[in-house]
Amino acid sequence: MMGNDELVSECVKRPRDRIIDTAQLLFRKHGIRGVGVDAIAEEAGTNKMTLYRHFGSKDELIAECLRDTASGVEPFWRDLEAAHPGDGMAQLHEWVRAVASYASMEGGGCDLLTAAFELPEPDHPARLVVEAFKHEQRNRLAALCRAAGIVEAERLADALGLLLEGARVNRRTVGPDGASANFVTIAEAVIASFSAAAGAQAARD
Amino acid sequence: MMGNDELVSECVKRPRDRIIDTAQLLFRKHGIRGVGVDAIAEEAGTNKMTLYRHFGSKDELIAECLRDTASGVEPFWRDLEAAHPGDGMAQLHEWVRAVASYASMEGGGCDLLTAAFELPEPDHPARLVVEAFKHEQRNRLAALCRAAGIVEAERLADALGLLLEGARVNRRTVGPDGASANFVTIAEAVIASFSAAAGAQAARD
DNA sequence: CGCCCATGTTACCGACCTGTAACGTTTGAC
DNA sequence: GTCAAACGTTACAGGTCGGTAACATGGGCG
Repeated sequence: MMGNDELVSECVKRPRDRIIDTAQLLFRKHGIRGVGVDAIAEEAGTNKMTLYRHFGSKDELIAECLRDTASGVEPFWRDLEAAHPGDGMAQLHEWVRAVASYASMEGGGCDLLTAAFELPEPDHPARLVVEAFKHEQRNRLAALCRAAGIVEAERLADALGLLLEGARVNRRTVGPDGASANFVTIAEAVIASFSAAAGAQAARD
Repeated sequence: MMGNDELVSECVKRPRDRIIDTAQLLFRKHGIRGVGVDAIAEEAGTNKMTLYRHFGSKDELIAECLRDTASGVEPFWRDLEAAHPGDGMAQLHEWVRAVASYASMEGGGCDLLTAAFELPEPDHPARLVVEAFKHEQRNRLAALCRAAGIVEAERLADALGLLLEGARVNRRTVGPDGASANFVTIAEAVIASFSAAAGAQAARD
């Protein structure tokens, strides 16, 4: 009696993957606490028991969804390196362009932030995923700034990181026509200012 | 049989105010969806019926809490004007210092962001409050930048706004030792860069 | 006093939630 | 074909949720 095809395009995958995909979708639409495991299982074309056999609990399913989302940025960093090999500054500008287009997408990169806001318990398994991911991204961006020859690389990385997270949350709160629409312009200006600071310092030496 | 004093310091107020204060507290601690109206009423030293008689529904209570939180920033802007009357640039630097110290407090200014993340329904009454508030803050900050003589005032205002919201969400996700710790330094650098741009343009003329 | 309005109390409804038990059914590997 | 693992189905437990009804109680004010 196979053939339950509520999500036809997904039905080729195995139940475990369908559940994760569906859960990410429904979490985005209704909030993590706003959707039950039963609804997830049904929408994924399976049932609650299979869900629990795979993930054990809803909290673990949430954490697994975030791990999946987080792992999705790996090709992003690879493309960055491949697009401008050896040219750190070009990669930095490409980073701005890429994250802006990614953040403009449906739910682009907001899953981890949403989880952090929706799950206040400090020892929730999902929180560990978020913290580790955010740390890693911060370090990667700092390395990119260093490779671009920025003197205060860590500071610029933090500035860009705050701008990006601010753009995400701004878009989430007031929609796509708010301050987040100027993210690229602002980020470029900040990069230029940090580069000019290096130039000025070099000129003084 | 008056005198239920679970929150002694609050019990002088009327039930309506106690409910709002308690709700804000519990919403911050457990999330909006993580606490029930019954728990709020009990913690406020009253009961569910009076809560519903005052607010009609949980959603309206949420909106009312956000309105209360939003109205709390009024003295903040007054103090800004009073601290450095007529000196827009000094007020801008004071803004950076003040919002940083405010955002470092317990739950400082995160209530509206949390609500926006926890309540995805686009027509939720709380969302209207958040959007209106964010718009107003954006305009006020832009006016402040204009008064400070910044040429691209709107752009700087958006930059500072994104940095602030980014700092809030960063603190919420990775704690107080993340990139948000550098908010003041970064904001000052961005302000300096926008001021220098004005100076350079003036020099070119 | 008598009245009224805000509040307190209790009980309840229907819906939904996470999680489990027991038992069929399919599938794929050997 | 066999057998075991993965999967589907149904039913249920125990709890919490938002929201309402009916009634008791109080204090303030004319």
